[in-house]
This record gives sequence, structure tokens and C-alpha cells, in this order.
Amino acid sequence: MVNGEGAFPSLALALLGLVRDGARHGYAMYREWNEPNGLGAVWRIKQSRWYALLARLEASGYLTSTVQPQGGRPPRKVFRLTPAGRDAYLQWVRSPVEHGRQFRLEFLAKLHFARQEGPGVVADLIDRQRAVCRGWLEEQQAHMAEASPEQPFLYLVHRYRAGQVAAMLDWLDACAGMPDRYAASV
Amino acid sequence: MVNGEGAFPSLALALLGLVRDGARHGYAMYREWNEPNGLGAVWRIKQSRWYALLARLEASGYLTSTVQPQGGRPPRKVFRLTPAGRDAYLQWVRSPVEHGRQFRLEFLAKLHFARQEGPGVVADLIDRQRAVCRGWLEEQQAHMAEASPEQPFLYLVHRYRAGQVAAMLDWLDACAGMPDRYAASV
DNA sequence: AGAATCATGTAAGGGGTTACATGATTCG
DNA sequence: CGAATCATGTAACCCCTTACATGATTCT
Repeated sequence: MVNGEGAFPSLALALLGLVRDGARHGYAMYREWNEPNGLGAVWRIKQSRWYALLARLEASGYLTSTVQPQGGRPPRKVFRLTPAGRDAYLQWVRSPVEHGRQFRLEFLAKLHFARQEGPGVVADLIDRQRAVCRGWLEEQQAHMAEASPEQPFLYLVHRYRAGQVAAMLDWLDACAGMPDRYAASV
Repeated sequence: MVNGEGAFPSLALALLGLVRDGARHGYAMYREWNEPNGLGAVWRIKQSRWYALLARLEASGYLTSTVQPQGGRPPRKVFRLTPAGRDAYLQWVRSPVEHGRQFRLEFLAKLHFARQEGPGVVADLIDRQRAVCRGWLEEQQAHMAEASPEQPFLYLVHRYRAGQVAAMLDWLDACAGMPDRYAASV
């Protein structure tokens, strides 16, 4: 715990996806993130925080930067992945989320970048996440069985969660069944 | 904005529910919260934060406290609702949540206390929340229709959200269809 | 005798949001 | 000529989590 260490909010690793195929400066990454079909609709980040996250990723050794001066304008800070950054990114984009509350933002982010890695990566990710979700569902169903008689409120809580997880599984099935070049039809 | 003002994290109003029918000291409220059929399973609060929340609710004028000394032990701080606190609590417990992300914790908390207010309050709350959820569903479906052709990722995002909302609606229907004295059967 | 319970808190630190700062350039 | 864009950030504040503090009492 000397410097620049400390557990990372895993969602921040998503930003690495923007430089997976080449160097870009912070502002350009920010614009790409907020493009109509980008992740901005899922996870909104303010500019000030954006730059702070990039700085942290650099401090953690996942990004390096070089400064490009340009007449008049503030100089661009161009980022690229370090080998450690590439490892962390690939590990991140291929692994399912471990808690239901991460699905809403983080799994969607993973899926977004997995699509850019190719159909194989997408299929793998969805399969692994399905397995995790099936585990959640079983847990909740077990809790429902336990809570049923004397604890009606607890029963409702677990039934709610089970329903949410079941909807995730349906959606994952739909994603898996959808051709990757989905654009033309439907 | 003189003192003790500032918008409240609405979930904190749930704590007021513990003194809705009489005065209690902080530790007793904490134990009740964490009873097997209590809210502790839904929203876990550490002791240190618990006392901080109570202090804030008092500073905001929703609670008043009187100190009860007792031999040897630290004195109990007994809280009761102020009129403003009762208003805020009743308003809170009767109104649906406005964002999907509040459902998981806050709506369940509202439901928990609504059950203690009686079946009429429960039925009202569920009805109002159903209306709100139907609105969310329509929104997401509209987004799906818009995003469909050129933005496959956005389409998936909105389809995911629609699925989650649909599951909420199913669950609300199940809650409404469930007799309030559900304990004995099933 | 040691552990859990009773009954309060304080202190430090991490993470995020909001607001503010800068200063040239291109667009309408 | 004013507004939006380009391209970076810093500062202050709030919320929450984790860790630590206290000191008698009842349970095992």
C-alpha cells in the first residue's frame, strides 16, 4: 500500500475499453463514451470525474500518457494501455458480475465492450453470466422456502429478488439468441 | 439554509417508522430493525451510521429526544416523532418511489411499514406504485422502438430495463393478490 | 473468567457530486 | 458579437464505511 494502490471501483475499468485499439486523448474518449450508441446512456459521468478517473487509472499503472501540445488550446493528454492495463481490461471484459446490483450498469458495460471484441467473447460472457445468475436464482428460491411460514415480509423480499434475477436470465437468453449483426432486420 | 437543513436521503425517513407508535431509544430501534422479519435483511446499517442518522433526523426536526439516565449503563436517548416527523413519515410511507433504482431498497422499506399501517395503506401504495411502473414500462418500450434499427446496444439496454420493470409489475400484482394475513397458509 | 450484551458515539478516510476556473477557437 | 466547443482540471462538500472507544452487566 505504498502509492496508487487500493481496490478499484471495477466499473472504472470500463474506461480502458476506449483505448483498447489505440491511443486517444481524454476529451476524445469522453465524446466517444457519450455518443448516441455509446455507454453514456447507461453510465453518465461528469467531466470532472472523468478526468479524475483517468488520472487514477494512470496512477494505478493501467494507462500511460504523453502530452501533445497544440497552438492556443490546452495540450492534449494522450493515453494508451500499459501491458498491465491490457490484462486488467481483458480480465474485466470477460468475467461476469458477482452481485445483482452490478448488473444494471457494469454488466451492460461489459457487454458493450465484449461486442467490440467479437462474437466469441460475447457468447462466453453471456454463458458465464447465465451460470452466475442461475446460482442467484437458486439462492433466492431457497430463502423463499425457508421464510415462507412465519416471515411473510422476508418471503416477499426474496420473491422480488428472484423475479428480478429471472428477468435477467430471460434477457440473457434473448441476447444469446440474437445474431450479432442484428442491425438490418427487426 | 440556516441549520440542519439540506435535502434528505429519503431512505432515512424509514427509521421514523420505528417510532410511529411510541417512543423508543436508539438501541432498541436498532434491534427491532435487525429482527429476523425486520428490514435488516433489506437494508443493512452499521451501528455508527445508525446513530448518525438518528442525530440528523433530530437536527432536521423530525425527532425529539429526552435522555433517560440509568445506573451504570450509558443513558438512553429516547426518541419520539415531532408533528413534522409524523407528517414526513406518513407522506413517505404512502408515496411510490420515482426511480427504478429505488425499488430494491426503498420500496420494500415502504411496503414493510405500510403493512403496519394497515391493509388499506398497503393496497393504496401498491396501486400507486403500479401506475408509476406502468409509466416506466411505456417509456422503455418507446425507447426500444426508437433505438431498434441503428443502435443495437441501446435497444438491448432498454429491453433489459423493460424486463426488470415488467418483473416489478408482476411482483406488485402478486403482492396485491396476497391476503394480508398471509402467515397461516402457503 | 471470558464473551456477549447494553448503549452510546468519534475519527479517519474513500468515493462521488456540484460548482467553479481557464482561455483560445470556431460557429451562427 | 455572443454561444458553443475544445481541453483540461481544482476545490468544497456530502455520504458512507471502517475502525476504534467506553465501561458496566449479564450470560455461559
